[in-house]
Amino acid sequence: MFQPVPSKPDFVRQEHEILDFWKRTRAFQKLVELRKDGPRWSFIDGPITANNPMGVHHGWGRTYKDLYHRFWAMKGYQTRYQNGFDCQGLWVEVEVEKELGFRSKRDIENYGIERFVRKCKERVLRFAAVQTEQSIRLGYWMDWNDPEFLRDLARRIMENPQEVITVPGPHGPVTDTVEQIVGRLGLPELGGSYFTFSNENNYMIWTFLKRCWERGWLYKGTDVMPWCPRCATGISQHEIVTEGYQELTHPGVTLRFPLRGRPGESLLVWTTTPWTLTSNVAAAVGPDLTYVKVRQGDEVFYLSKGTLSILRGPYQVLEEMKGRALEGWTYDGPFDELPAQRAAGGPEAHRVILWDEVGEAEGTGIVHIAPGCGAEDFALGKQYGLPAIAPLDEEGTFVDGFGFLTGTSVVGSARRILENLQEKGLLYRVDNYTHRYPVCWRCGSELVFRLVDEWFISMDELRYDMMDVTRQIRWIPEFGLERELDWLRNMHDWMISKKRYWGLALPIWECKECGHFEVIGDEHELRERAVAGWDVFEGHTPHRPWVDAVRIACPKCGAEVSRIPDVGNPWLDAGIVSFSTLRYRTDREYWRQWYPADFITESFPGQFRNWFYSLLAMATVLEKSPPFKVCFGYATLLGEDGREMHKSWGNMIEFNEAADRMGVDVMRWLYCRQKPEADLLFGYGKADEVRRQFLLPLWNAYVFFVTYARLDEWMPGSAGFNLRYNLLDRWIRARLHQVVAKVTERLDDYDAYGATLALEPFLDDLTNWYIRRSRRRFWKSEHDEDKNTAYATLYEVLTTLCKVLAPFIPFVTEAMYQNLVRSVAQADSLRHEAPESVHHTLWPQADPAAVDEGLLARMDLARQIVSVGHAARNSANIKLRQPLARALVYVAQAESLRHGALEEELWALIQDELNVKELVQVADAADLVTYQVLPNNQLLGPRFGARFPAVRAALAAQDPMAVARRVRAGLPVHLTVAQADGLEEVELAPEEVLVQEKPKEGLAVASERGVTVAVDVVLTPELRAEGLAREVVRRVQNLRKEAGFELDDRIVTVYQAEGELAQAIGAWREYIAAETLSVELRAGEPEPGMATAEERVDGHPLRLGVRRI
RNA sequence: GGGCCUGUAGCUCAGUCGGUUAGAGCACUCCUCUGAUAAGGGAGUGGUCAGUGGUUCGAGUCCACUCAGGCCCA
Repeated sequence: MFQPVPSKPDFVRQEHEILDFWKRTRAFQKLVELRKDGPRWSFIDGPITANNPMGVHHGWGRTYKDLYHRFWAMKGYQTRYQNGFDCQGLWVEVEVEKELGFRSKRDIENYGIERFVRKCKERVLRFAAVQTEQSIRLGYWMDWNDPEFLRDLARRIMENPQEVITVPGPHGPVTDTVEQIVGRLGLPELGGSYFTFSNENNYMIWTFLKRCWERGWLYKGTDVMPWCPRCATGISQHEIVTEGYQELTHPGVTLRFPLRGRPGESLLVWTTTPWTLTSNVAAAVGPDLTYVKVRQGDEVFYLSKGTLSILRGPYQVLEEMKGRALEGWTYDGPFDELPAQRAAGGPEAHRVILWDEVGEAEGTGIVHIAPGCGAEDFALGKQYGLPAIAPLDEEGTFVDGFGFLTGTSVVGSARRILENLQEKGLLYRVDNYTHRYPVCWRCGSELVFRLVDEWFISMDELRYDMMDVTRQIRWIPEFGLERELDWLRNMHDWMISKKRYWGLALPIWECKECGHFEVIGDEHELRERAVAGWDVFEGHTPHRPWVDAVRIACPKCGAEVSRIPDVGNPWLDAGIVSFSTLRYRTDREYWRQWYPADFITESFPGQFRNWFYSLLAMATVLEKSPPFKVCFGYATLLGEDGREMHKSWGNMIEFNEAADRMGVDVMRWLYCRQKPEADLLFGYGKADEVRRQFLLPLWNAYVFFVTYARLDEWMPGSAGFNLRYNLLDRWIRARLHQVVAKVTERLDDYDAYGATLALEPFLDDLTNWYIRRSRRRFWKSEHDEDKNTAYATLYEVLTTLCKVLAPFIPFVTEAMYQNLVRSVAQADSLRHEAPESVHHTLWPQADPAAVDEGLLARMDLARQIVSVGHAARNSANIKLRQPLARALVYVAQAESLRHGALEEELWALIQDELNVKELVQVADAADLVTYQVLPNNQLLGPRFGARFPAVRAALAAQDPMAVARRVRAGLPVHLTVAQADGLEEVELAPEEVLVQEKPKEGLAVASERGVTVAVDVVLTPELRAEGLAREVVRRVQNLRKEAGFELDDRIVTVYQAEGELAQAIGAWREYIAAETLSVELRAGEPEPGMATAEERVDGHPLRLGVRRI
């Protein structure tokens, strides 16, 4: 028999119980085993950065990932279930620096790179453990490592990385040093999540980079890069992203560049970065912009005409000229006294150059050019052969040759520079200027621009191949394709180097003697090529500092060559995973089976230029093929107030807190019911809505079923009755199979949202129509064919719904399944049909034969009639409990035709629902309604075209009643239409005219979409008595409930009432007794110990007493 | 400055192929139902479909432009 079910469930506690159940029964491992011979569905996980606990925004994506894994598994597919952790790169370094209280790279070097790198590994392992636990809590079924195992490795890697340990693996124990076990995580012999710091991941990137080098795409470039002075590293174009810009206020400095050979005359130049003035080389003007020569006091200035408002005080325009007229003029720079300026030849170079990009939106129309301090400046300097002066070292300190600035930081240098300019008399004015300025995306420091050597992959050829590959992929939503192509069209060469410590060791060995460089393709090649330092490196993972020890011989000059100290861009790490995790280097057959991924998904802001991009780049280089077939993107998770979540704004919700306050089924449904391309507003209000409108009704339907099935000891397949589906049964089964088909179709198309749009109305139909209308079938005392059919139908619906919902809300469906299916399937004969977990079951097949479209349409009409009938009753202010004599129903012809005639059973249902003694369908609603005739635009529009408005007007002028009669009788309508070119005789076919009814003014009539219902509001004494009797029943029922009686308790009821009420009770005695399970119903004083109530029924006092027998 | 997306009720959002009177949830007001329901049902209040112009017999829907917001790029 079914187990009793609490009507007020604690979903969160239940989720924890289910987690225990899954763990205890090894439910996930069993699923993998069950599907091991199935067809393959390949998923590649976009790695989550294992650097902090995961947030509720991760929950969104992980819900999709789990949903589709479960769906395909239920369809019989095997999948790889491999989660990924992103491990290397600046973001981890920054957090470790914070942990250790470091402020600069020098602190790291003093601490020791070796220990620092281990600290980074330790942090990653620690947070991988945390994220693993959180993911499990979400119900995300993956091949997870034991979090305690990861924590143990984290401890050991700090204590003694060379300790030899033995750990269990899927194919037997593995013995190695702690460092190497960590380096082998996620590989076939250890299983579990992949970690991008793994040996395989790193060496696979080496292979990729070597391929790029062989094709001549890898190069060292000198460029001016955005640079973070705190992190002391360049920031690539990929990284200056959403949070890469901030609104900042800087001094907007206007200053004089005195012109040589023109005494008293100066260019007016404007900048927001005073420190770059130290390295000024030229001044640029727009060739076609109009410039003016103005006198102010005894000075003469040049600036563009459109920026004259920058001048302070009166001025006189002396002359106008085009920018090209200024070309070649020479001037004295603001810092020509600095040795660095002189050494670089700055003073000799100072002149006016032309640049098309100069505008007048800000400044003076004359742009100060410092090729060592800005990317565009650098390009321009190259074009004009100007020297580039680089004033800053890695940490943003002025280098030698910059006088009073040397040895000081660029941060906060503006004040000293402005003072210096003031002393020299060059400063014209200073204003606050607010603009979007790039900042370091990890530490928030303002970026500067530095002239540096970095390593790049050229996009010249690659971008077009990548675009071809991109077009072969299905992007959901579709605009993803355009986004990705747009990025590919515009992106610069890919900067892959970073002057840091923790990350991919770029496999580039550059000869200091002759400048030649070699790229090493893997660990085997390195061993062969090594001429020194292999013994130092051997046994270590390919990270700094160990790999730095290895030297090779320069093939060009024979010199001993070291690796460049740079580490790699972290998107290399994530981009290689469609090769590294699929054994590309070691088991090509396996790789072929699983590549490309059928599906990937990530939040799309950002990923077009990051993970999607790097996956595409690497697959294009290595195989020139798409690494994934479908890319599903979703938007951004915001707080419920529509703003980004921030701790300081009070709208932040931690994952763990959300999980244990909302419950993760609620969270998961909330995620799935979101249109993915729209930002998700996440919060407790919305969660409560989901709980109340979806999860609770689902649970209530289940509670209802179990409650009565237990009373009746009903079991599936039991009873020995035939099934005879009544109308409601056939209807709900039609709906069920319709919905199963729809959900299957939507999930096949990776449209979880579309699936929820089908499921939510179905649940509503089930609870608010099928169950509500079927209640009496479960209540009645006979155990007959009809009752059995009702149970069987509801059982089929609930168990099927369980399966269809299982991928979305895996916990509550498991709880339901265990009770509905497992608890009654202990007999061996049923075992094979009842796997141990709902997640082991196969996806239900929709039965097209069950989907009776006609019935669905007729039920819609019936429900509409009910709805209109309710509205009619409502307008007369008559309670539904009060029976009425009759209702008149009129259904317009068009509606009847569309739906078909309603069967007797349906009319009975409507009659019962409206609580009327008689239901009369009227053929002519003339007494109920007035008519309105309208042209059928869809037919007449195309027929008459531009002549249509006149036809419409002519029709409107007719007597609606007369037209309606003709149309109703199937006769054409003749019109005389006044067109611009004279009168036109027109004949309209009946179907070309639409007849609508509107209820006549007055009480108790309502009308909607062709359906009109009128109710007879005259109350006879008999009807009144029946209404009162029903009131009494309800009061007794309430009393039973308050007294805590069981559903099937028999009772004794006594009452005290007078007059009309007493008569009504007398007249309806048997009815009241039967409804309330009263074996005795009599007038009298309540006995001592009875539960009692004092009521007023329609103004009459009523005293009740009840007791169990 | 360029690309992509969005703009519909107080809030959050649906709205199919251009076609009759633009819908839902939340919130608010009133009513109602209830032995599955901490629920449910009905009614009411609430709309310049961002704006302008165009195409069309007909535009929330298609086109152009403008405005506002978001994302991406410069």
